[in-house]
Amino acid sequence: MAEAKKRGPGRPRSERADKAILEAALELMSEQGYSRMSMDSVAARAGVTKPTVYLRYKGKADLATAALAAATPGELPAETGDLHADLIAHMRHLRRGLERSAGLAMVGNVLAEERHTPDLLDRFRERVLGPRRDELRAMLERAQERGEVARGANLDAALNMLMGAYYAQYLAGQPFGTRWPEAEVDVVLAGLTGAAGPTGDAPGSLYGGRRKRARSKRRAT
Amino acid sequence: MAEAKKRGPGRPRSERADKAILEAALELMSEQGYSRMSMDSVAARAGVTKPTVYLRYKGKADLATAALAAATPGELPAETGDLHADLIAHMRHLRRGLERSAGLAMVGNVLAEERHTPDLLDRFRERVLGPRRDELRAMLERAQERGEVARGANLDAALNMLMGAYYAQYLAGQPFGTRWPEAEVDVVLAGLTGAAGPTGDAPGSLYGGRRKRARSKRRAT
Amino acid sequence: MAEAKKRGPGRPRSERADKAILEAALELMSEQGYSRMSMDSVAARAGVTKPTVYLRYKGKADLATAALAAATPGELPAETGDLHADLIAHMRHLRRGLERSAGLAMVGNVLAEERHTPDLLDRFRERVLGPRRDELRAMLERAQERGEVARGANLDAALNMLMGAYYAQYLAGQPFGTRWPEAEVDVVLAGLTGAAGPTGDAPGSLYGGRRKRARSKRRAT
Amino acid sequence: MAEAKKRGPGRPRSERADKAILEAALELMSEQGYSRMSMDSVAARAGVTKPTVYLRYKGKADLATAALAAATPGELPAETGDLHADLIAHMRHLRRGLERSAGLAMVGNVLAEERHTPDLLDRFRERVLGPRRDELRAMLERAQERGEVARGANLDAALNMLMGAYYAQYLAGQPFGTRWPEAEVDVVLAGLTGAAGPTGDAPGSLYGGRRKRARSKRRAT
DNA sequence: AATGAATGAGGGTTCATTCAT
DNA sequence: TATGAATGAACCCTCATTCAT
Repeated sequence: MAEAKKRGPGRPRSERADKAILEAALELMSEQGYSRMSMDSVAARAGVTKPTVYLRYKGKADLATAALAAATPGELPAETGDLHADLIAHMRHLRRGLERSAGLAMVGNVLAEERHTPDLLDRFRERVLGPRRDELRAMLERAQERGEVARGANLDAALNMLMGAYYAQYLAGQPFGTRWPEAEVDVVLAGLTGAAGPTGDAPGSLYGGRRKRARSKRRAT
Repeated sequence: MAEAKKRGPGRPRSERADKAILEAALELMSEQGYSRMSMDSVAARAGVTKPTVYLRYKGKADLATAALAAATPGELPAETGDLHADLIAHMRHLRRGLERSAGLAMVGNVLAEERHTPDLLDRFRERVLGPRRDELRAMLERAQERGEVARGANLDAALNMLMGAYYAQYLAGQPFGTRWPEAEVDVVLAGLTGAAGPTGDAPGSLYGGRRKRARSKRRAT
Repeated sequence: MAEAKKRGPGRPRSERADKAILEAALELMSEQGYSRMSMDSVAARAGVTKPTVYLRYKGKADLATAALAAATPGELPAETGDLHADLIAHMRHLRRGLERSAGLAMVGNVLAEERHTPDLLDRFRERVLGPRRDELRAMLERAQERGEVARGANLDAALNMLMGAYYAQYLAGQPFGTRWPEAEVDVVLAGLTGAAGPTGDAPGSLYGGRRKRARSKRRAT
Repeated sequence: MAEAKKRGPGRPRSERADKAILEAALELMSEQGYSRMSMDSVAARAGVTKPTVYLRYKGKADLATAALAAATPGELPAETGDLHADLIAHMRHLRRGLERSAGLAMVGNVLAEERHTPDLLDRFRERVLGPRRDELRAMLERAQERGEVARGANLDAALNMLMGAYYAQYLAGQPFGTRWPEAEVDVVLAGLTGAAGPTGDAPGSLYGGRRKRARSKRRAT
């Protein structure tokens, strides 16, 4: 079976255009928002004409969802087996992912268009949010099997918190410190009533690293 | 009749119109999104004409900003002094507030417009998100003074989680069960590694009285 | 009751624009056809902008039907009471009317658009064809009362012929001679089997004037 | 196998495609109108691609013209030698022909395009209207030779009426009764002033046998 | 000869904004 | 102050046509 690179008849579709269109759409949607991402501007930025876009996508909504679906996630950080460290690494990864593609702008767009173009949100869930959530969940389940997470713990609730913390912090309009992930992970792991937080953090400090717990488990796997 | 309001010469602006315009704008923005909220539709719904709107606001962005700034918060639930119960009540309150005004649609709009009309997000923070966050923070601080929350606990991290959990759950596309707030509050208070879920109240636990956890096994899509 | 020329508040609608738009639409529709009558071209020819057109008409079909409805018929020729002469005068009138407004082009347009924009044909019937037909019918009925038309005669059939003859001749691609109406009217009045036609007309001649009949009735009224 | 058709070098054109293209064009033109008959839709319905169409025709107008030229007429009814019966049969035949191909839509199209694509009307005359007219004329001439039609009668005027009656009735928006052709033929043969309707056959009448006239009292709209 | 991709040029419609009354 | 009319600028989409394979 020679991999003969089957090619149908007719002029082949330009792969450069394929890629350029999706990239242009993604960029414009995050830079300008869905409603300002005009088909004209996408075509222009991609260096093609409008019909070339319409040949590939049935309309604006179709293009936008395809662009969302094509957003490629970064590499997942390797898991060490220490839940605390792994969660922090994962939080950083999430944040990088969001920032790389003007993340909250995109979240905003899919939410803003929910009534008018529900596909956008559906696709975003399917291709962007869902996978992240699944990765995180798998990590928590593995930790649960290792005993680092209580058997009866509500993983979904924890997932919401881990993923939602970024949104909330961003919406609050406050800057993310470098140790921000630690602070969030600490709360999820230990709660507010359990082990006390780090000593000496000024009130209002957003990230207080304290790591008594979980640290001791580091080499578990 | 202490009609003390100073009045310049000429016909005074109709206060009914003032209010109607802001309400119409707020409704339309949450129903249709910022970009689909046309000045025409605002004027029509408010029962005035477009120049009447432009007389009051410099443009669409200005109107939208003003509408957000005029958003009135709902009534806060009375505090009982039991942190667990109060947090749950507050979460329900947050959720109601968001749902009342097609909440995440509005969050989506201000985020989607962030680059183009940053004022929108600013006002939304100021008038909608900030107050909520402050209320919640005050509640936590009072609990901290009562000893229900560890002294060094990172309240901001906890705030992010409480508020972010809603966003994350919504974005995951999953329904909110009736006991959803309990599940989230449990994790924030006790953490994943501490007392395992609702049955494992720490000694001296300050909040008792809720038992059945919604032990959801749904996966994120 | 002083005719006070009531004028509502606000800027009055430009009557020049009203008229110019309808004229432009009518001209373009007969010159270029409905499908080539672009809203752009109508606005341009009328010397206004497109929204000015849309302020008055909901869309292209609406504009076109309004233009048809506004087509003003010429003055009807005075009736003499001699059916033969009156019919001929009326046929000339019909023909002038059609030619003045590029008539068959318009007929063509409403027929061509029948499936897509049935309103066009409806309006055309209502405002253009119907009135003509009614006038002609009334004339025949009066002649019937005078005894110039047989009691049991099928007037509708005759109407079809009188009005249809023009279409058929036009579609045949043959020129209309000056005495064309006479030829048609003669057939309708006398039929092919009745009184013989004029003597000496070359075969293929389109209009042979023969006037034996009806002539004698000329001063009847 | 007398495949005598000379063939140049290279791949011969598909004859199936030839036919399919013309049929598709004709169908679409009568269904949708000339302006809505897109080359895309023709190609799609014919099961070929657009360049395959352009290989055969220089453009849309050329294709439409060719399609009209290829229109095949239906079978003529056999002539009985009785003019009245034959005319009625012919009228029914005309009507069927027009209805089979959404006839007046096509008439409308060629008229609407007359200025822009005069060839359309030319071809339509040549291939569709002309032959019908010729058939009808020949029939009248034969009747004239048999003495059923007056010698000096203006046959062209009669032709216009017979063919035009259909257009006029259609444009009036009234339904065609089953005995509609009889009514029209009666008038053409006997006129309005001669024998009054079907009961008044002139002495020596050559056509007997139809009695009940549709004595329609409907008014034109 | 046929295919599928690409193009340039509108077409209808709507919007935010300003003008004239 | 408020009105209704008018504007310029897009925006989404489609079409007739040509290119590259």
